[in-house]
Amino acid sequence: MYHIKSRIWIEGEEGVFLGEGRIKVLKAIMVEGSLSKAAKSLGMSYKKAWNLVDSINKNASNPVIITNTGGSGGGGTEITAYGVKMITAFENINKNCWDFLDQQLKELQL
Amino acid sequence: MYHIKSRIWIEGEEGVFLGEGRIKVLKAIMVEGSLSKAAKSLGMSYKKAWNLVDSINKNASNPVIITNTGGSGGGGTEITAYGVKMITAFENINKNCWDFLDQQLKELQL
DNA sequence: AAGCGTTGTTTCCTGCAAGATATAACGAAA
DNA sequence: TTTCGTTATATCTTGCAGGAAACAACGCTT
Repeated sequence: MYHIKSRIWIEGEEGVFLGEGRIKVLKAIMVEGSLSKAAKSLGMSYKKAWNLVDSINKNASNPVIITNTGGSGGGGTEITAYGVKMITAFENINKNCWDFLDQQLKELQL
Repeated sequence: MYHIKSRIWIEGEEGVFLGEGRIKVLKAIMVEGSLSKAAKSLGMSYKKAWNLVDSINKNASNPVIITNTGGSGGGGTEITAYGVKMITAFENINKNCWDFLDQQLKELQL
């Protein structure tokens, strides 16, 4: 009958640190090896992707992303071990939240 | 350090049934007794408030809102007992969700 | 039957988020 | 030192969500 949905996000000092969109970009970076390729693979403008990554860097307690500008291939960006840990943590919490909410709605038996 | 936030909403057959914005409108209607006054009290355009109420009606399993058009005072709208029940149910789930997420984040001890 | 303040609906307008575009800086490799 | 594909950033443009405004319909009260 009814179903329940949610969006969660984690904030740091200056704004949003992680959310679903940022997670998507991070995962695409892990696959593609660069921000520009990641943006392209997601059908997202480079600017938007860059803004997301910028906000991640501004709000992270520890480095999540290492960017290398210039060099043979032009550079690229990679995700730190801390970043990988945060991705999986976020996805776990998100999954748990969904399960929790489904349970909550079921208990109401509307 | 980090803190976690969320938005939840309940969907029906055709779209969103309840969310934070719709709850706000419903509660304002309960106080004000009419949709137009409720919109004004929230600093929201009548059209936006009407759209929210319309989507509630389209997706509710049972009547939530009774509108009376015309009459001495011009009419007005009131919330059914079912509507009141849904409001408190939503707010409970929302509160529980916040607590749950805070707990989840704390368990990570970042 | 006239007046009133609602609900309900349409049309027009505008601000702004987001895309598109352009360009500088970078540094390894050849 | 030239080339290359990045990162980083500024500027311009545009689509559209949302507000503003206008108006019809309604029905109780007087």
